[in-house]
Amino acid sequence: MSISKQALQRMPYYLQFLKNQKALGCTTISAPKIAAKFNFKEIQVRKDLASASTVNGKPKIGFQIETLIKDMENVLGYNDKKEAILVGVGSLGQALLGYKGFGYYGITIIGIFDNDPEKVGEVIRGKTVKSCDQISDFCRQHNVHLGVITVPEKQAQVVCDQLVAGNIGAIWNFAPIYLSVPENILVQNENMAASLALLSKHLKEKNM
Amino acid sequence: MSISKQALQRMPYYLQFLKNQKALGCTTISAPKIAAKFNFKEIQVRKDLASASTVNGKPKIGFQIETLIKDMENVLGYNDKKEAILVGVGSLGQALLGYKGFGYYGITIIGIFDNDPEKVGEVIRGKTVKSCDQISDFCRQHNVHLGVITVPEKQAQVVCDQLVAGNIGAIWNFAPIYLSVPENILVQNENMAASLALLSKHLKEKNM
DNA sequence: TAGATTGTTAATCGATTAACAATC
DNA sequence: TAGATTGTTAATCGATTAACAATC
Repeated sequence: MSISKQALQRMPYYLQFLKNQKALGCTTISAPKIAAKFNFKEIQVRKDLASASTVNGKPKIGFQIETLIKDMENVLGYNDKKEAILVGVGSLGQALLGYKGFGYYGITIIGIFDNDPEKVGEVIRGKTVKSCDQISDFCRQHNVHLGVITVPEKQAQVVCDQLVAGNIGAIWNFAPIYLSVPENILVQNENMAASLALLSKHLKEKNM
Repeated sequence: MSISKQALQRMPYYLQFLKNQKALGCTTISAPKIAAKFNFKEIQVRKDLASASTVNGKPKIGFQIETLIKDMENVLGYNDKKEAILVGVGSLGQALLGYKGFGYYGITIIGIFDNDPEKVGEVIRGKTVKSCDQISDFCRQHNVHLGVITVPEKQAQVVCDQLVAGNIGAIWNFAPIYLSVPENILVQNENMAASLALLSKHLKEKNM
């Protein structure tokens, strides 16, 4: 069954809860229980679970937590090993490098790059910073398909082009700018301005 | 006119482009031009502009860039001064503190907090780190309505509760966890797991 | 059996897109 | 005038929600 974009984005929350429940010793879980936890509608969770689970739920019982966890991890791609590179080892880039989450999501950062000549050669968390010139060669050689961009706004498009030249498949963009890419490449923007827009609007509506 | 959530999230991109165009000396802009830049549908941009602009566009010409910029900044709330606190001065928190964007978005960080006794008292970018015990008092005293959470997963809910106790209006959450809050408080999740889920799916579909 | 929870089918809702007349 | 771009009205699309029979 195909899973909607929105449903997919709710999965990590479900997964986290399932793991908690499993740790507490539970073996089964029902849609209404999950819905209560997150203040979602029961029917929404029911649909989401149905779309992720490989087996049918059992009326009155729900789903086996263990199987459901595996199914969700699969849907989310955590079991596919993905190699990535990170470009821009400023404060945000370094914060991300320290983020243990990557491994859990199946992502390994196998190369780090920066434009700043002073940073090239530096060793950060066991990895040597390479010059951005080498991005596309590196990507092709190591068959990297995911690129993380944490450079400043002005450099982002250039870096993006280098990744594209390296035959990258998807880009996770933290630079506050719109990136132009060929059609078949996905750019996922970690768009702080957009998030702030929603927060702002909320505060304004509450007259805060 | 009311603006949809999705449209609101596209505004920062438009705004950025408008400023660029203005810097290049342009005085007017049309929906088709913006659409071309971002590879959006013309009609979508047209609707978005109509929903943000205080004046009607002129057929064959479009909109005055200057007025449109002001209208969008208003819609996005960049002109409302908002004071915020940031909790968790680990690597991510510090990266955010160095983010010059805040000012532009109308946000001033007026207090920083951390649970780690070793960090309390430390001065980071001119601000002294306070203990988390003081969060709710501080928020009430200074009438803070926006809280940024950059603590590890395990501490996030406790911090969140302290913010709620301090009468916060909205929370920008970078911790990879779902936060339970009263109904009238907005939690905007900077949800890396969700973003990664979309990236993963894309790579999987391309067999990468 | 009775009741909780499931899956399915249909209705609603919001956002996007299409079609087109109005106008500078 | 001719053509580009606008605003408006209607159609489509995808996601959410409602209703309900099936079942453990």
